[in-house]
Amino acid sequence: MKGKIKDPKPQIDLKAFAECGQCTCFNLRKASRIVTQYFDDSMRSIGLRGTQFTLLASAFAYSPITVTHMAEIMVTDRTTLGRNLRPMEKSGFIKVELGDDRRTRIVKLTDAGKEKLQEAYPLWKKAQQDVKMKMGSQNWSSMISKISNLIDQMQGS
Amino acid sequence: MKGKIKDPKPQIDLKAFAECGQCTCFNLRKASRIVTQYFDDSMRSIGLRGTQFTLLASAFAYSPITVTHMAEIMVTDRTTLGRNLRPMEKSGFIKVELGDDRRTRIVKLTDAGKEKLQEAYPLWKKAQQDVKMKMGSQNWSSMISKISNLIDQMQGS
DNA sequence: TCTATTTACGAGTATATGCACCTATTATCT
DNA sequence: AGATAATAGGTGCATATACTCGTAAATAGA
Repeated sequence: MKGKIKDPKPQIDLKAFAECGQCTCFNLRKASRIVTQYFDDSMRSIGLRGTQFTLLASAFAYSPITVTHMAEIMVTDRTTLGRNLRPMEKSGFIKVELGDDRRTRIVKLTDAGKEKLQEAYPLWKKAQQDVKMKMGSQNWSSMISKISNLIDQMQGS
Repeated sequence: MKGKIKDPKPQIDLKAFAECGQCTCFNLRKASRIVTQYFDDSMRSIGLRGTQFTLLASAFAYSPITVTHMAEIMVTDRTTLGRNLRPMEKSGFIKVELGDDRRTRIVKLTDAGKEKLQEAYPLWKKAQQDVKMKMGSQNWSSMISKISNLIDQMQGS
């Protein structure tokens, strides 16, 4: 009984999806997935993920720092960062200690963490260069610059 | 006993982190997070997430389609897509049926799903325009084009 | 046709992500 | 000082993501 008069079928224009294929969220997530996989693959031999490398690198840069402050810098939810640190703590790469302000938890990169970061660095470097190469250096620079701008603008709102 | 001669402390150059701050993976994920939150916020009033809007829009575009084929198009892991479809099935927006080839599962957008998509569309559209506006149309177009190029290059490897 | 291989999928496990709600601690106000 | 507000974190819940391993069905090869 298709095509009945009373049938209130949605009238979605086919053109709508062409538009949705340009969705900023969808495309960023898609790119994130494929690039994350590439970085994960690059570091799998030493048991680190791309996100975990970032965690160690950030801890190296900012340590000692509170969880909330680090989360702000990384543009992550506080609770997400707290949980993401857990595997790194279990591996002994990061310590999370009570701060003087006893509400806070202080993130510190351990010596083992520094060594792991050093071990990972050349693998990260290669992956980073590979991606840059695949895109072309100009395109890559332009993309990164636009993405940074996007992040700034979204935070500014 | 710091500074012992035998101490093989990692010699990480401080410049290394400045480099890591440009990590393609980190920056893409950071942008994904913040943009995803914006799209999620935009659709929270109707109980959809940005990712779920994408799911419905893709199902609308490609339905009927097998899970694996849809995953390929969306550049997602097959098992991820299968699981992500579950909440949409529970909500009645999508049906997953047995295919003629009985190994396959066929994804179909239901009438309720079409209605939901139609309801979500203006909210999506606004979020999309907001982001475009924040970045500036030129910058946005350039970024999307670079990201598409990145995805193509990463898949081509 | 019977076997070996390929294909499509699901379940288990682990991490990544963020919201709502709760607790503990500090800072502020009267 | 005591009451109130603000701040830092944690837990529960739900979704997002992908790898490994296992099963069922279709296909290719002998």
